Amino acid sequence: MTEPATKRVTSADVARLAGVSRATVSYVLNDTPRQTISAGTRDRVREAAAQLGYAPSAAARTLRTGRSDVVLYLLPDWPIGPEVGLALEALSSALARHGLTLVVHPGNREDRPMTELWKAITPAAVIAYAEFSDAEIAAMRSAGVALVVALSRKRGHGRELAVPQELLGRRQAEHLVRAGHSRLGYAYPDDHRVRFFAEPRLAGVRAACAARRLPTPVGLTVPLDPAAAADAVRRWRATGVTAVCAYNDEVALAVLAGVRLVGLSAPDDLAVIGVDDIPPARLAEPALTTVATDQSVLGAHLAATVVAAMSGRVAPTLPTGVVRVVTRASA
Amino acid sequence: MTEPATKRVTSADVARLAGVSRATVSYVLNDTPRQTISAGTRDRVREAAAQLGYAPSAAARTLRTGRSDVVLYLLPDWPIGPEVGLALEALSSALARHGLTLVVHPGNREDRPMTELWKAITPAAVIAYAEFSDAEIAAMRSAGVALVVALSRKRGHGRELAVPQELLGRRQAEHLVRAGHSRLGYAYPDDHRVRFFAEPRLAGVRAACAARRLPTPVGLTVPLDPAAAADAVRRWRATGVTAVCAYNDEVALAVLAGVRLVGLSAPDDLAVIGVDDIPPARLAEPALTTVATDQSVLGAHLAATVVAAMSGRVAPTLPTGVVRVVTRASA
DNA sequence: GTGAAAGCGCTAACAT
DNA sequence: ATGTTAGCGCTTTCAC
Repeated sequence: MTEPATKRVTSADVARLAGVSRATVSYVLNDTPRQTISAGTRDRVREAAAQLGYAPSAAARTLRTGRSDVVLYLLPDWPIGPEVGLALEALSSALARHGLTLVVHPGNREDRPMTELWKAITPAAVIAYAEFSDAEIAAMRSAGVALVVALSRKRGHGRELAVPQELLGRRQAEHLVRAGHSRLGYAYPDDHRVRFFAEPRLAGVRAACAARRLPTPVGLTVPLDPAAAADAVRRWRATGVTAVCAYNDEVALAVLAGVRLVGLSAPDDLAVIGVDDIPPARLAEPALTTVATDQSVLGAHLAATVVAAMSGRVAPTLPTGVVRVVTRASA
Repeated sequence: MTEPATKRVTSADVARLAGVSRATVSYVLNDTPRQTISAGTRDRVREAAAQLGYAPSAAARTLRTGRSDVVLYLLPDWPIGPEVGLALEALSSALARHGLTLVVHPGNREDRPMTELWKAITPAAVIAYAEFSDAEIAAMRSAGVALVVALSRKRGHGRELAVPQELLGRRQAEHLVRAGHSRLGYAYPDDHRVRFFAEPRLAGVRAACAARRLPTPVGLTVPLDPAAAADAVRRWRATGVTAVCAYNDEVALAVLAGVRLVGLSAPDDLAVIGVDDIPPARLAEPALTTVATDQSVLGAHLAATVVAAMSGRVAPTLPTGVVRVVTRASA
C-alpha cells in the first residue's frame, strides 16, 4: 500500500549477483545463438534472475533492437459481436506461437487520430479494418512500424487477409436457392458504419442470383427492432420474396422477430439465413440457419500472413473450407 | 512495395532542419512547462517535424522517463459478449481524456503465463479480472508496472472497480418479487470459467430472497441448448418455481427456448430475466427483460480510479444508478 | 532563450 | 568462454 515503488531490477543487478557481466546475462536469458556459455554459468545467471524477480525492460530492448514483437490490432468504431472476440483469441494464440504479442486497441468514435498510438506503442505490425491513407502509412513507417495490413477488401489486391465478404453472401444465397427459393431479399444493417462489410456481402448475394438468372435480391434496411422489422417483412412479402439473407445474425434475429410479429412463421412464409453463428442464433424461434466462419483457422492464417510479410517471405493463401453453412430451422 | 524500410526520423533530424538543438525540439513538441521558447522557434520546429513526418520513439521516451502511458487490460479466457466491447470502448475514451492509452490483450487458454507481456509492453497499469498472485504482482512491479487492479470482487476491499456482481442478482430478484413471484429459480451458466461472476450474482439473488423471507432460489445449470434448457424448465416447474433469474442474457435466451420447447410460454408459465441487455434480447420470443449496466459511466469510473491511483490520489466512489432493469415482455 | 551532455537498460560487435 | 564498449532516441538538469 504505502510501499515506495521498488527500484527496478536491471540486468546489471543480475550480473552482479551471478558474478558475470551484463553481456553474459543477456546471452543466457535470450539464448543467443552461436554463443558458448558454460552450463554452470547459465544456471547461476538464471537462478540470480529468478531470485531477483528480474524482468527485462521492454522499452530498452525495443530501443536497442529497433523492433518490438507487438502486433497492434485496431478495432473499428462500430459495435463488435462475440465472433470478433473469438477471432482475436485465435489470432493471439497463433501470433504467440511465432513469438509475437497481440494487443488490441478499441476503436472509439471521438478519439483523435490514432497518432497517439504510435507514440505509446511501437508495434512491429498494425492490422486494421480500414484502408489507411498514404500519409498515415508514412507516419507509421517513420514511427518504426514495419508492416501495415488492412482487412478491408481491396480491388484485386492479391492475397486475402480475411474471409472475402462476398463469399459469405454467396453462400447464403446458394443455400436458399438450393432449398428452392428464387426470389430473395437482403436485410441490410441499420448502422452506416458497417456498410463496408454489408456492401460486398450483398454483392455476393447478387452475384449468386445473377449466375442463376434469378431476379436481383430486394434489399431493405432492417433496424434491430421488431416493429421496424415487421414492416420490412410485409414489404418483402408484397414483392413475392420468399427468403432473405441477413447481413448478420443480429439482423436475422430482427427479421425473425418481424416475421412473428406479423403473424407469419419461418421458414414457411419467409426463410431467413444469417452470418456469424452467434450463441443466440440456435436459441431463436425458429433456430437460425447461418453461415459460420472458422475463426481459429482464420486467426492462424492471418498470423501466418503477418509473420510471412514481416520476414519478407511470400504469404500463404487462404485455406478453403473456412466458412460453412450451419443448417437449423429458419432456412 | 520494394521500398527499403526508410530510416527512422529522429528528433535530431528535426533539430537539424529547424536549426536548433534536440533539447529545443523536445521542449517545443512536449510543451514543457517553465521553458520560454520564442514563438518563431516553436513554429520552425513544429513545421520541420510535420515536414519530416516525425513521430517520437515510444521506446526511447519510455526508457528515459521510466513511465509509459499505456494501460493494459487483460481479457479473461472465457468468451466475451458485446457488452465487453462497449465497456472497453468507454474505458478507452475515458483514459484517452487523461492522456492514457488503453490496449487490450485477448486472454487465451493455452498461452504461457503473461510474462511475455511485460517484456513486450511496459504498461503503467494493468487491469484484469482475476486476482493476481503476490509473485505475479512482484514480477510486474519489477518490470515497471506501477499499478495493478483486479476487477474481481475482493472481500471488503474498499473501493469498487466494477459493478458489484451481487447487485446484478439482487436487482433481478427484486424485479421478479415485485411482479408477484415468490419461488425463484437461478439459471447457472454451463461454463465453469465464469463461476467467479456467477457465484456472486446468485448470492445477490439469494440475499434478496432471504431479506424477504422467501425460499432459497433453486439453481440449475443451463447449457446454451434448447433441449437441455427444456429439462431445466421442467424441473423448475416441478418445484413450483414461477420465475427465474439467468446468469446473463444468453442463458436467459436458452431458458426462453426451453420454455417454448416444452410448450409453455413466458412470462405466464415461467418469467425470465437476464443480465447485459445484448442486442438479441429485445428480439427474443418473448422480448427479454434484463438488467443493463451503463457501460459508459462505468468506463469513466474505472478510468478515474486508475488515474487517481496512479497519481496517489484517493479513488472516487462508484456512482449510483449504473444498473437498471430494462422491462420487456419476459418478466 | 537555447545548447551540451548525461544517462535510462539493453544488445551485439569486438576484444580477450 | 566471458568481458568491454558503443550506442538505440529521448528527456532533463545545468551552463551559457
